[in-house]
Amino acid sequence: MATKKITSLEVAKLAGVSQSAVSRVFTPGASVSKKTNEKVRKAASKLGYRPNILARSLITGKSRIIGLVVAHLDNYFYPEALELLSNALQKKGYHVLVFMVAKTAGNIDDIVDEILDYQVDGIILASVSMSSNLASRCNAAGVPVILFNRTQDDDRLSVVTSDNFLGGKQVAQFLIAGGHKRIAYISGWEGASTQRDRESGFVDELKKQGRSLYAREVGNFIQDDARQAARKMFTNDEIPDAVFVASDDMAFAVMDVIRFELGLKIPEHVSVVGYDDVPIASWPAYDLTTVRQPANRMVAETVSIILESIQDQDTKPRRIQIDGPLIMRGSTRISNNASGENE
Amino acid sequence: MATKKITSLEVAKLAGVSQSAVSRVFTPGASVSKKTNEKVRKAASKLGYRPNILARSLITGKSRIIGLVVAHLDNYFYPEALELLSNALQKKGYHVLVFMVAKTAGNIDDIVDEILDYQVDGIILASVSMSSNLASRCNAAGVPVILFNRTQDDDRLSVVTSDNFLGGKQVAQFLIAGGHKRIAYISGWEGASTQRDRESGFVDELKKQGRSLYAREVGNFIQDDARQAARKMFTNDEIPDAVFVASDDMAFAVMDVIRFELGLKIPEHVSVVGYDDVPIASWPAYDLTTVRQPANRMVAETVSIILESIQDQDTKPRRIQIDGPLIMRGSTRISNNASGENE
DNA sequence: TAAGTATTTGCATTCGTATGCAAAAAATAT
DNA sequence: ATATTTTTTGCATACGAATGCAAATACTTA
Repeated sequence: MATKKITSLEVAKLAGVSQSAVSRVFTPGASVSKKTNEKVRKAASKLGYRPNILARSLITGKSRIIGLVVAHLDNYFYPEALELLSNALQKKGYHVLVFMVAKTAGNIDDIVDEILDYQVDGIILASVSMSSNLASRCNAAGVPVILFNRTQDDDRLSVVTSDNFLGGKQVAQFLIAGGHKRIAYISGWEGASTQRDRESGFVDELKKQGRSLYAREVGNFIQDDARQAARKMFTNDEIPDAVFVASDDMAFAVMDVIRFELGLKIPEHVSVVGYDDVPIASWPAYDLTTVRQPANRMVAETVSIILESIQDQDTKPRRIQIDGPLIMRGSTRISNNASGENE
Repeated sequence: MATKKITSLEVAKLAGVSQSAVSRVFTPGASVSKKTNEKVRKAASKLGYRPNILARSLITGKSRIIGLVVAHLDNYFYPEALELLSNALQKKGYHVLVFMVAKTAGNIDDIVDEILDYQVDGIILASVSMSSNLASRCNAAGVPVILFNRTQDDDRLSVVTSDNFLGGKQVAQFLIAGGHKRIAYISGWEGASTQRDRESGFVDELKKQGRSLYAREVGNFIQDDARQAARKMFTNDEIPDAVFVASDDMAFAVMDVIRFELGLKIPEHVSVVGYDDVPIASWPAYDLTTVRQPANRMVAETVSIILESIQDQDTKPRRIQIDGPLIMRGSTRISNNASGENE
């Protein structure tokens, strides 16, 4: 009710100085004598004064707000990334304004327009892409845009991903080395660059070794779809003896179907490999072999790129690919004389 | 580079009207003729003009930003809540500014100060509490504060929780009815009101039925701690035949220890109950009996309270308790002639 | 001590938009 | 047609803080 706002002017009066003096005290690097600094600080803390970031940004043109667009908060990779991102940016004096979009990802453009209304200093699109028209709008507005875990061919955008192609390739090599004969794939949403890269890395390597996909279904990065895909894939006569699932999140659903609906054993009857290495993957109930996406390193790169772009408007967009190791766990067999094999 | 900003003044010029006219066109409910409305809209879209929210909020005192403080993004209940919250607020034209805090939750006060700097219209504290001193600061600043999934005795704060006491009670009744004799509890962080309420509801009901806790360990809402607790609890001579774990997240860790480290069967040797009903609880690998915290209803209440408080400064803080059902699944046995029982 | 240099300070203006007020225009009544 | 009411419009100012500039003060140096 008693909505009192303390402004720099009131602090100035109490401290017996000008408003500019107060402003300078709270502006790092400004010229203030030790004495006024003390007077002002004392007055400020007495009144409980804190500079109004919004008013400040009107002048400086910097809001210290980063817009973040996220779609898949149900895939644990993203909450983790969000936490890391927010923490890292917080340390640098920035904060994250969140925008959720539907998974099926309609008009990101409208959302980004909303983001721009807040005069954000930068935009991070997690697993989402934007129209090239909008990209140039952001560019014109001097707002750097970073794609996180998604690629797009636009040289005004920075991109941070893991090396999805290499990841897929590693999985193929590993499964072949493990003696698997009927190797299958459950894809993510086919509009996603990450999905495409993982698959082509995987399939390319199979081909290179004279193999081809034994089966393929679409999971769309959605658990329900992945379950459906698994049911279809594993109810034929001769089921695959290995399946690479495009995300851990889907892989868990697939494993549950394989074990609890179909009564098959992992890895005896079928090996399962995921992608992401979210924490759950290491839980003994799943113990999932998977390709690690190093969220911490990806976030670190993202933050450093965005801060750099903010500081120096003329920084060129960068494209970073971080490679993650294949983490071998118990959901895959490694020799070819496994009990489930009978040829 | 070409950081051009289109302001209302430029639109005004192009449309041949005053700046005020432009402002009115973009202010719902302001007085504008049909003709000027058209002229302005055309000019605006031609230039790609959009009002600067920050400048606007300097005048109106409303930023359309809600500050959200979160601690436990690793417990899936919170990402889920965040997603729901952000979506609901987005629909109402608000957006969420995220602030992460350490789990051990030191000075929330400093964080809230930072939040206030952004002139947020409201603050949501998820599973976190604030000093009463700061509560009055927010109150004085006219910023409503809502505790989400945490209680605190301060009548300037609104509170939305599930009925944790009732939840604990239900679990006790259910376990007793299931014929369990040695009932144990693994607690959350003891500083949390949710933890305290769950435990007292549980223990009270045990007492009421002439029972008492057979064993108790502290898990702090942290998986590692919960694992430790489980190891301790289940390596004595006579282990509990049922354990209530204060959160699903911890319960999964406990189940993994019980099954994969100690080689015991759930529910044959021991029944496990969790709290939250996060999606993973329903995955067949865990199939966890648990008390549902209805995130959607909790969020809906939170949003409606916060919007109301923003609209009418004199709204009194509210305290909402939403009760959730016990969801019975396969991690608990229900009759007392189970195979693991031998007395 | 005086002259010169470096530092600190206040004044006035600016950022982009909203809004009270009074003038202008349009609509209605007489 | 004129008088009266209603609606629309522009002017001017305000929001809270940052900053270029010139004046004032403090500090060096000879």
